[in-house]
Amino acid sequence: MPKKTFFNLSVSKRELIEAVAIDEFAANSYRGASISQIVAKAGIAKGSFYQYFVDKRDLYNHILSIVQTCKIEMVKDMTPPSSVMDTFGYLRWMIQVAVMFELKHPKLAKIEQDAFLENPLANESEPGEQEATDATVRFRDFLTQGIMHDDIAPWVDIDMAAFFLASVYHQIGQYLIARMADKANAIANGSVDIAFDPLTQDLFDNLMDLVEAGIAREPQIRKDYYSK
Amino acid sequence: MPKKTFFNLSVSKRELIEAVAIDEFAANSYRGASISQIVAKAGIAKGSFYQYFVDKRDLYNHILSIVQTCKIEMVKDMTPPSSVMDTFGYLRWMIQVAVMFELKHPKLAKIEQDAFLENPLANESEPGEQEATDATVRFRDFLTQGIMHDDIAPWVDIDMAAFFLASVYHQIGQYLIARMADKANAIANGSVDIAFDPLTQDLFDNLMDLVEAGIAREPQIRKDYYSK
Amino acid sequence: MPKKTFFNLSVSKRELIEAVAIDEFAANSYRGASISQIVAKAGIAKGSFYQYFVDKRDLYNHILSIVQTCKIEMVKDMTPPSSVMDTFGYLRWMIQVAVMFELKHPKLAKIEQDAFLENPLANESEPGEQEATDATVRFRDFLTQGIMHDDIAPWVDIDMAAFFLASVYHQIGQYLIARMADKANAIANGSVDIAFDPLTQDLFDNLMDLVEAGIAREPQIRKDYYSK
Amino acid sequence: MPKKTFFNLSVSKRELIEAVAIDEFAANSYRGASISQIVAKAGIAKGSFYQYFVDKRDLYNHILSIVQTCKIEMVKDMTPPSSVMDTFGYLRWMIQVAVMFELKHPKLAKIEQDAFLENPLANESEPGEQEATDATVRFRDFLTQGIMHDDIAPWVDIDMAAFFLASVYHQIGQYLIARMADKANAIANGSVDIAFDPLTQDLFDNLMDLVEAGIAREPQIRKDYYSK
DNA sequence: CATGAATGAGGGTTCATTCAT
DNA sequence: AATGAATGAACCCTCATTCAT
Repeated sequence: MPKKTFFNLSVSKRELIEAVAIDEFAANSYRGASISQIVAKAGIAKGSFYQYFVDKRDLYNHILSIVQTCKIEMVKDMTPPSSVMDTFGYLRWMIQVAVMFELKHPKLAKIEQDAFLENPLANESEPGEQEATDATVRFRDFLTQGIMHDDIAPWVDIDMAAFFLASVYHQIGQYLIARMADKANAIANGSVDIAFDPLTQDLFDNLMDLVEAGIAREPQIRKDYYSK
Repeated sequence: MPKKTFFNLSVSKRELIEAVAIDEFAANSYRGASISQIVAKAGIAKGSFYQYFVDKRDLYNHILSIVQTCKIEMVKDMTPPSSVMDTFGYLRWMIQVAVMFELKHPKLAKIEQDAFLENPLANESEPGEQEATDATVRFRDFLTQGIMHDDIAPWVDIDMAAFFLASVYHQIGQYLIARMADKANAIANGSVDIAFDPLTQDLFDNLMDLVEAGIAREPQIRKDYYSK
Repeated sequence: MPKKTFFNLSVSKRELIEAVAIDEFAANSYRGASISQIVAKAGIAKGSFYQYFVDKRDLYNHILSIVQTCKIEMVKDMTPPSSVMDTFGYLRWMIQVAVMFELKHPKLAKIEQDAFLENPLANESEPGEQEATDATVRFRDFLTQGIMHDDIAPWVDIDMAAFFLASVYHQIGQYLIARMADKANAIANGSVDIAFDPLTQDLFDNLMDLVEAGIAREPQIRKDYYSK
Repeated sequence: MPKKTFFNLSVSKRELIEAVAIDEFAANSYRGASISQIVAKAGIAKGSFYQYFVDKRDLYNHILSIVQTCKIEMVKDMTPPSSVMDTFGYLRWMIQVAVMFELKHPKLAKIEQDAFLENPLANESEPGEQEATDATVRFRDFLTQGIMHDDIAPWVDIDMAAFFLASVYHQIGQYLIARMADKANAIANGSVDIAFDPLTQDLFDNLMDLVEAGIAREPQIRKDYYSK
């Protein structure tokens, strides 16, 4: 955790440092990121840096928490009109959030992904810290709920399925954006709403079908589901 | 591509260098790997290294090609008893190969995964080099074939599905091995055959069901599938 | 000399700062001691430090004077029952005090030793400051008195002998404590009186004999040897 | 131990580096010595340094071994005319060597003293390395021999006496040189032989008497001796 | 008088790469 | 073809000290 001196800084300075750090970590991952570069770009003295943070890892953890906070706030902003959401609606919405996050904050998304891949089996949040926000954990909860609501098959190995979903969740954003290339800017700046652009929704439908119903050909099932 | 001086080396020396490089890249990723460490462990002169490879990246690319070669050879060795395999049998077999690869060559698997994540959208093989062997490409072929054989729904977005499968394919090995912890050694050294261990196959079944039929509850479908 | 602002501080705060500084100097010597560590542990502001002391050396000198004061007070407390003490009784008592000091205030002893070794020929006390309290000076006085009392041979080079005694005096404490290992705690907390523990006194006797009578065997032997 | 690359260097370069390091360690002790200063003064690149030595401590140990080697060689050169030397003759000669060492190689002597004081109870030489050369060990041997030859009183606690002698031995050189100030240069460059300068020998006599016979007044003995 | 942010030189160490032999 | 010494920029981090508030 950054030292309190960091939080005593003026907001503008603090945010400058954070922005510079985000650039650096996004571009070079943890290992490749350079404190020297960061302080140079932020226009602060080397010594000052170490009065704000105990070390490089401390800054990194701070940035990671910003990533989570930012994502959570985005989730709040994206709360769907209908608060009653069925199981798969919720799943689609989560993926949608992931894509929006990647779209609006590509650097933060990159950092998050790096962190996930650093050790994908570990829970990112420290024990005792606020709500567990790690995706794998959330998916585990989601699956448990889904089984209780009879939306998800009881034979599903929850632990594995959660890992499976998390893997897709952490990677698919990048892909979808590449596919939506021309639309990406429009969506990111809000001039197009991701939830209502038909072509984008087509892509989503297709992905969700993969996840929901699998790729096996079961026409009757699919039809039922989509005609609901 | 390594200089020709490298290929003039005795096989044993060449393989030593490669083995050391594999250790290093697996343990520290590209960025963290150290040429100094590699030459020290391989017992060659610093100068010699730069007579074999143009630079660090050159060596890395070479190791990457070894990874692919090794995987392909493993695939050949694992040709299933029945050469006629249906679409999903093939898919299960690919995942099985991925797990075996992770099990038998964890370092190569780690390197492969790192490379995939470095830029998951790029084709790993250099243009002009041998056939594209990247997983995404293979999955694209697989899906195309599957649709032609009427095993896969024609509405599936092949490009996205290939990326989707590749993501799972690259990550799931690590997870499955963690789950199979106690069995891992036995399988790796051949005293247990991954294709016949019932508990392991259960895990696989569960995963394949996620991939094949999705997680939606459609009991009648599933029953049909399993009674096949 | 600390600035007067330091002496305006509350006693508790002043003593806290001193205690922290003693820890630091004892553990790391002058050079290795860190102002940053000291202010952190003392819970004072960096700036405040430089309002109390002109610089690091200033603090160090202050601590040194504390060491001397503390030792002098211990000397007073240890005044032996019989105020009439012969020359060698006095010497033994001084060594005893040195050991007790090492035992009861190991950190102060460490600091004192460091300072002595930094330049053993210099008089520790600043010119103009209170009485010279340095051990070498005290030994010089002791020797002068001893000669006057006819206890010490007049041919002794007082200056050199004082240096000789000071050397032993500054180092022997550590050694004796190592030898008395199991007794050390008991003596330090007062449950064993160093002046009455027979085994400890044996060690002392042996040392004092070295110092008093030398290591040569018996006078007549000496004669033979020297008359050769 | 320095890397072999160091020993492949030209003698002149190697000795330059050693000389510079000796200057630095003598002037600043281990902790205060700066690798940056050393490489700057030696005119080599920072990186080169770390190709010669594994780290700062490695260089320091190397310098320490030079100190010992140098001292041993000096001992050989100073072999006294009569190879048959009695116990106390040997002791006097050891002290004489220590003084000569301090005189001829004041920097090495400073380094040795620092090392001794860093932890005076430890044996400097690594187990398994060549002969134990540490002074305390040599004194222990000396005392054991002395007792066997009936020159030293059997009641002497050998362990403590060895520590006692080592303390004096390590400190007294500095003092004697300060006393001999005007003679020092003449002795160091050989124009005056330390073994035959009467005033210097007086000082030695006085010291040796302290050590040998103690400071106790034994008029008859001393009288005889001094009237020789 | 207290504060604590700011400083930048310096600490030891590792890096990928070059080049004369 | 092989060597391995040389390089110096870059790494993360700590230092004693200053100064505006």
